[in-house]
Amino acid sequence: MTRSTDEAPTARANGSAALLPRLRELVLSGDYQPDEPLSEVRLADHFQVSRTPVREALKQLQVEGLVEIRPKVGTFVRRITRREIVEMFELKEVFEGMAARLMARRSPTDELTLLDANVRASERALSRGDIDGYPPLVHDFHETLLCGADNRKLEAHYRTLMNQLAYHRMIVNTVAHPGRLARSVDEHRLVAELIREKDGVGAELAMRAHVSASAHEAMSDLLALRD
Amino acid sequence: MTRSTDEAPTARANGSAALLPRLRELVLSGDYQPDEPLSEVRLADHFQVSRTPVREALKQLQVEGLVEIRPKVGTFVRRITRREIVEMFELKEVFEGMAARLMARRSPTDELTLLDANVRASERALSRGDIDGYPPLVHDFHETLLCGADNRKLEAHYRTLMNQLAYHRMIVNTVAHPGRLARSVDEHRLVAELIREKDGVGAELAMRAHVSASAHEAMSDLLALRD
DNA sequence: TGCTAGCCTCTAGTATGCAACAAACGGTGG
DNA sequence: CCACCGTTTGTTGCATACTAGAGGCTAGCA
Repeated sequence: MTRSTDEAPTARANGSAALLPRLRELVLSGDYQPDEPLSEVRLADHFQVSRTPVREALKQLQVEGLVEIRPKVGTFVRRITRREIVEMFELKEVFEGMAARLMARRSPTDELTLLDANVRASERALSRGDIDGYPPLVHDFHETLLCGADNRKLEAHYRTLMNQLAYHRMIVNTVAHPGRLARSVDEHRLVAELIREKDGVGAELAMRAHVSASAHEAMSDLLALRD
Repeated sequence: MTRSTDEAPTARANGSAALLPRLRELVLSGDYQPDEPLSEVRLADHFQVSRTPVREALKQLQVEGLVEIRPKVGTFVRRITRREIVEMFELKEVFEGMAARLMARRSPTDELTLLDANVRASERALSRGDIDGYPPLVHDFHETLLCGADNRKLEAHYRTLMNQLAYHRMIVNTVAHPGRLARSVDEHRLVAELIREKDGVGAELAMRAHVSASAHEAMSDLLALRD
């Protein structure tokens, strides 16, 4: 547990604007167990700021669903239930399906090019058996879609969701499942094709199927790990 | 402009837990013009609390997208662009479509009964020509769907969205459009039927069509009113 | 020995003070 | 008359002091 060393109180550059992401990372890192208390004074001390900015950040994290503030008692790392994870994956499916549909409708040349390149890079990674190289490509794929959808509100909701899901920590496991990587690339390719064909409905459905499959893989990992 | 009277500093019951909704209502009420500054001290004075809780509430409203905080300058009522409204309606469509699909899958008896009753009440309101009685029924319809979907995360995202859209202020106008009320009731009835038939895909599509139609009506109002 | 009551220490919630910063205003010089 | 610069006023950002509630712990009693 490196809690006290790596999150060094690096001279507050701009005051405390960077405090929220640092605190979020701290919670997400898993250094803190669920239900572990996060004392405002302790955090303030640790980050070398006063309670005020810490409070603000914690309040924000509560909105994001990462911590729970029990009035007059304390702030605690939230225990994410399996039910919540299922619910979040259902939302993820809808969000990304929507992004695919919107991008198919717009058919923005830049993002289409990126998507194409991404799929080809994924194919190369697959043929090389490059497990470690794939997760970033997955991330870029979804990011390109979101960008191509060109809907800021969707983007905001999506990012909020993903912050809470800590999805990037799950995906590293799922790509190691036998055959999953190949299937994932196939699904990406299909989505990209349907978007290029401006088949919004098809792209949405394909994307949903992809997210659903990916979610199933991730959930199967959780079955083993949690509780 | 009743700004100073109706938002009376009603004895802070529990401190300032009720402050956020009151502040939100104040911003949404339209008493403040876009880009109008919201001074922390003034608001604190007005609500008979100190700056601290006001600050927290404003920060939350920024997350919700209702105000903009320019660092070291001030907090201002955000001007919602037409683009944002379009984006939010697109999101509303998928949220409510998702709710319909999930409810169809679960088929919860209580909510099905409520939905049925709601549709019948709407039909009565329609036959009576009761324009004023319909908006609450619309609200209940969507609320029942959301409840029947039984997905807390969806609910949270939906409520965030609707807070920002201030949808209930739009709908009162659209039901006055000739023929819209009848069509709206028809659409509700269709959605309810498809849900009862456990046709998730159908319910989702029907719901999307309904939201889309409703959005078009609302946007056509905005064309006349804004800018 | 077990239970209860009261205190004591912890927490968050709130108020306030102070400093830094931004912007508007007025005066002065060209 | 206009442009520029200093001052002044208003604002937020942060720190700190104070309040009050919650929960644990200990001591005293049955």
